[in-house]
Amino acid sequence: MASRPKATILDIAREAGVSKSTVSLVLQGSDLIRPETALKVRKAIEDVGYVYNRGAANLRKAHSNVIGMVINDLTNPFFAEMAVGMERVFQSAGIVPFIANTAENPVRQEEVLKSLMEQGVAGLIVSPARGTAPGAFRRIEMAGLPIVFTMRRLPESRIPVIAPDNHRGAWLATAHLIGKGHRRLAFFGGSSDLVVYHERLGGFREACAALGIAKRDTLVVEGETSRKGGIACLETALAMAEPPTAALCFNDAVAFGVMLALRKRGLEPGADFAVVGFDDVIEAQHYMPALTSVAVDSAGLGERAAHVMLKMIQSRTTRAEDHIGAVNLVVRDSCGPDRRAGMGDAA
Amino acid sequence: MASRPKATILDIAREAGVSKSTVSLVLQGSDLIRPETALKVRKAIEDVGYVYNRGAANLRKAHSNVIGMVINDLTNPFFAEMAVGMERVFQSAGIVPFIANTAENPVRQEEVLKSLMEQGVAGLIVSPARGTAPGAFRRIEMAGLPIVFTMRRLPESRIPVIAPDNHRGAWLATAHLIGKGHRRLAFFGGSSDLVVYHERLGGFREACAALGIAKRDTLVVEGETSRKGGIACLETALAMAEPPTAALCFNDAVAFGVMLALRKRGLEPGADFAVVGFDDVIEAQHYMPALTSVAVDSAGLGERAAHVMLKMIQSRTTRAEDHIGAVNLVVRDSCGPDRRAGMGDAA
DNA sequence: CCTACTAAATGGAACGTTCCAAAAAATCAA
DNA sequence: TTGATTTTTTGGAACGTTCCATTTAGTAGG
Repeated sequence: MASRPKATILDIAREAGVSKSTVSLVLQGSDLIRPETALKVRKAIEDVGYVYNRGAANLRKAHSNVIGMVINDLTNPFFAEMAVGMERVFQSAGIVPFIANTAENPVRQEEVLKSLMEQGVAGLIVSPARGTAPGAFRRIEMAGLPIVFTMRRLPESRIPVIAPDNHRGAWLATAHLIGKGHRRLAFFGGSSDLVVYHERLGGFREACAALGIAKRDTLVVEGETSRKGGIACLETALAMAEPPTAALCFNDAVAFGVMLALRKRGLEPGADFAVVGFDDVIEAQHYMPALTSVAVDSAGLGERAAHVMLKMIQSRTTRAEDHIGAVNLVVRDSCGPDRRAGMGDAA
Repeated sequence: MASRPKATILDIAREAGVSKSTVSLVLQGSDLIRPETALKVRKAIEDVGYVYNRGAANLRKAHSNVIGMVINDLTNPFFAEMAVGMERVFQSAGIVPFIANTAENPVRQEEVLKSLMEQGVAGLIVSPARGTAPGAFRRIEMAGLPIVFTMRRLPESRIPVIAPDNHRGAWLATAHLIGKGHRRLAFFGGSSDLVVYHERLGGFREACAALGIAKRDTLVVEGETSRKGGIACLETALAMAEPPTAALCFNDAVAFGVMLALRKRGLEPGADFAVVGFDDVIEAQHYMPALTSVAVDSAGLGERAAHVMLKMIQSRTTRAEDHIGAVNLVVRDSCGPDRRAGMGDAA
């Protein structure tokens, strides 16, 4: 019973006593068909258990209604939130997004992209894996397939990017730390092969420079963008001669790691060492102490990306503008008691 | 430049000076083709920027190499971990899994399934949305498409299920709580329209009965399976005349919520109220206090599900056995000081 | 040089749709 | 009733692959 020869449009045509063309029209919801006929056809479809073969259809009309979403790390809640945002807008456009994970692996990414293209997707939303080769998307561009990057950009590509204002976010966070009276600051986590890294680090550096922190009083420690990475960063920092008293972390995962490591050393995050995160994932507000973090509105970015994609598909273009999403600093407890009054925060 | 008419197998045939059949053979890696010819063809493919049209191919050979993975809540880290496990095994089989999210919405699930089927997937791995109608998968079964459920099962379906041993997990956790000396126990979160709920609750009940806790000393509070749900559950419980002193939570998210709510009331999780979670997501070990939880090996379940699917596809059957994954209780700090010695835990 | 092979390459039908041009049916005016 | 019009329906040629049945080229034995 496993494999009855699956029904085609012709089978239901026979069943309903009409021509295949009529069935096709019904399937497309055309109003050229007399309602009663349409009804008859729909009944036949139901009876036979017909499933539409989109592959065959695409052969003729050449554009599907699926768009691919390629994500570098599905286990990062940040991306899940973003994905949910996208889905919201695609759903109302009758489009089903298929998500594929690259696990931060460029080779895997290659495979995934190939498969998605072969499947005939209408467009691609990609958060590129770390270490993606500069030319990795040339084929896709050549094919004229709409594509937008989210979160990350590639060094020298003209593919539109939807991302938060990393520079400003880092600036804000750094200014907050300095406003709290800290004079030796660190930047923890991330690695320099990511453009985002340079953006965030740049914001940090500029804020330091602008607010009178000498470069020799800043410390930059690269590391994995995970809890583990955060732990390692803190260890490194505290081993210095004159350790920093506060850190801006590349993302929240790193910040969580830092707080963990502080606790393990008997230090209290907030009181003994200030830490601020980036992304403001949901856990941030539930941590002990609650994490001060730069909120980037992940779901909003997802929606934005989806809209841009929709527009590109409609106008059959492959060009689009970058979108830099607003950020804002959510102050919680991880930078010590709230002495906000009288601080340089207002600006 | 957006839309050059995309190259087909014929274009590269012309380019390489061979027939389309030859190109097709090369594409399939057949060894009927002389190596030099194959090389020539491959070069042409590269030059022209050809992308394989799997839809057209499937029209002839009728089975793709994509399998669909339908998940009810992408934002639950648990599922992300499971997805990663699956991907590992599919990858080595040359299969690309496409993930789609239903956001716990049966209507959305319907759409997603339809789309996946139309796309001609080779199989489906599904964690059904809450409230899925009993007949929702009949079409798919009728079509003879291999399908397996993960984590959740539907009331009266014969579709194979890969899930952890919920009953035993709950039993273990409950016994642990009782061993710690608690005599008034609660079960928090989840809702009775899920089969899993009954399995876990059943384990809880049986353990209570077996270890001498009267039914009137147990409290069951249904609720959302999220932090928010956990908070609500605790509020309800503490409003009782004789509130419980410990709770088994439907999952870790609920447990996190409970701990949060305890703190908010000035109660210390572990010391003043014991809580144990279910699933053992990564955060569990990083929480303050670290959460005692029932580990279900999510990645392992994912791998298992993928293997079963692979086997079904190979043997072109639609039948398979259920797989109940082993669980084990990971004891941390959320049930008070470690008094393990002399406890009823060994059994 | 011919025959009998084997190895390599090829034409053409088929897969399940869409869509155009055209046929058939229904409606309306006279 | 007869055309003229409009509304419905329909056959058939694509679309880009695969695969079977052939053809063609290549090799060896005599």
